[in-house]
Amino acid sequence: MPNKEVRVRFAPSPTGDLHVGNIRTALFDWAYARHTGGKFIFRIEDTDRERVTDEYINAAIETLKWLGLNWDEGPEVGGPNGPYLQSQRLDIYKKFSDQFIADGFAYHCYCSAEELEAEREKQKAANVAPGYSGKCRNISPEDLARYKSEGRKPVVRMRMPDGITTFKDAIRGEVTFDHKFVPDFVLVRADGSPLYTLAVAVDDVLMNVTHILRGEDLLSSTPRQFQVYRAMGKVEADFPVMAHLPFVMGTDNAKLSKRNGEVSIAWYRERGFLPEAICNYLALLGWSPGDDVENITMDQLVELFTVERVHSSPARFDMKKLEAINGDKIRLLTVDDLTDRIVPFLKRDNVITGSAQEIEVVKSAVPIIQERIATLAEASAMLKFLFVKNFEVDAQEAPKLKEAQAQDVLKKTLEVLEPLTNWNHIEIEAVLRSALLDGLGLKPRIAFGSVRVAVTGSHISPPLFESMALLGKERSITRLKQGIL
RNA sequence: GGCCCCGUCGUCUAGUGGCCUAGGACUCUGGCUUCUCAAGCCAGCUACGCGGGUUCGAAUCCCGUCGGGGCUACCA
Repeated sequence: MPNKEVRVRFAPSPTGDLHVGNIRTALFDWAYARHTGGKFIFRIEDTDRERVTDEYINAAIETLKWLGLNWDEGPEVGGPNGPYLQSQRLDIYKKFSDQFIADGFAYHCYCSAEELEAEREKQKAANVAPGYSGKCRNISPEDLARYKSEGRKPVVRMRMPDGITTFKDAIRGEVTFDHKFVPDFVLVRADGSPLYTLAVAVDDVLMNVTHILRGEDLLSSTPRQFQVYRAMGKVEADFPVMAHLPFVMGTDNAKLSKRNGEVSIAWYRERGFLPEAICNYLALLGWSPGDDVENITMDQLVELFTVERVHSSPARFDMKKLEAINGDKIRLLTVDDLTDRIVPFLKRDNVITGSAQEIEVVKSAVPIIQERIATLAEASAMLKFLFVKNFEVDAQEAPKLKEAQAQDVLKKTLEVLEPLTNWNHIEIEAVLRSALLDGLGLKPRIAFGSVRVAVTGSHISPPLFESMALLGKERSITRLKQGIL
């Protein structure tokens, strides 16, 4: 018999921008599906309508696309098990919750929020495991009549039978939960809307999900999901394989949040991080290919990824390492590719308007900045001098240019460059070395430093001679003159 | 509090009883190179949480302990 097709799903609840933790999960889900030749399902868990917005849903879709994590079933592409937005599957959940009640797996619970709160307080005071008492499991006709006359609307609560749940987590090994500590749980709110506890399990069964790779925060909800599977008539052997991924933590060892580092993928995109760099870095958080290999392509990730090599311990997110990998990826790009990726940033930062002519200039400048930027956004500051209309030296640098020695350098430079007919970086360098180093007897960093500031406006720039060649003779000369008092 | 998960350099990791006086990467420090900044090259710092076992031998197995984290919702 052929192996059953692997089907994994990424099922975020978009209550905000997707963050690095979500994406790490999505990446592993995707990589596992692709590695096994299975299907990658993208499902939106928007049952909490108080917190999920359309804006966040669309952002999540865009983010996955941008990262290249293409899905086989889900929003936009559809599929045989749709719809893939839980808010469009309400009738399905209703059908199952009704059935669970009819079959005795679940029951109506009329306890009010206040009563439940009081119960918890009492349990806490008595140092007992908190949880629903099961009071409404067998509700008396009198109580029922009273609740109804009071106008109380019931929730649907799942009955958690005595016993234990044991399963082999693909990452953590055998995990056991005693149902003593797993109280009856709510499936449907009093307003009739389904909860995650119901929807996630129903959909995983209906969508034939075979492997669930998700965050470890969901580990302790596994026995509840299993109970829903049973209520749906599934036997243990057909339950999906569970694999609980370790957390991605902030540098301060707290769960990643705005406070301890930027977490939204959109933030990294705006800053000029490459999707393949983000994926490569995130893949290294909780997983590694071994053999001291780190820099891998998406294809290699697919080829090498196995759940067996995923860790069970949490990882800290390190921006420095991400930057290093981003720089490595940038250096690997072709000039054309890097140009295409830089142009949008230059436009955004008003360095260029985007004309074909400007883009040609950018393309010719890309080789000299490729090894000195770690993010695409850094290109703006680096290339600004080539496009700026009203050139001015940085206020910080200006005073140094007025010193006598700098003035001598500028004058000499102007003198030897003006007659130059072959305006290329080799000629420029030869002439300047001869005039400033041999002629004026200056050290290179002193001499070229002044020219650099006068021509590019900053003491940090791409290589000087190449920069001047790119700038052109006319503008270079103008700027030198501008620097001379 | 209860239940559960986790514990190798500052960080990510390699490591599944001898190849480990613990390897790689990032960071940091120093040096080389150099027209600045980078990149590159070389060197250095720094780790098996602690305590018991098991074994000829433990980072690797067992127990305890300490520490960190998650869950404990009509959130997911």
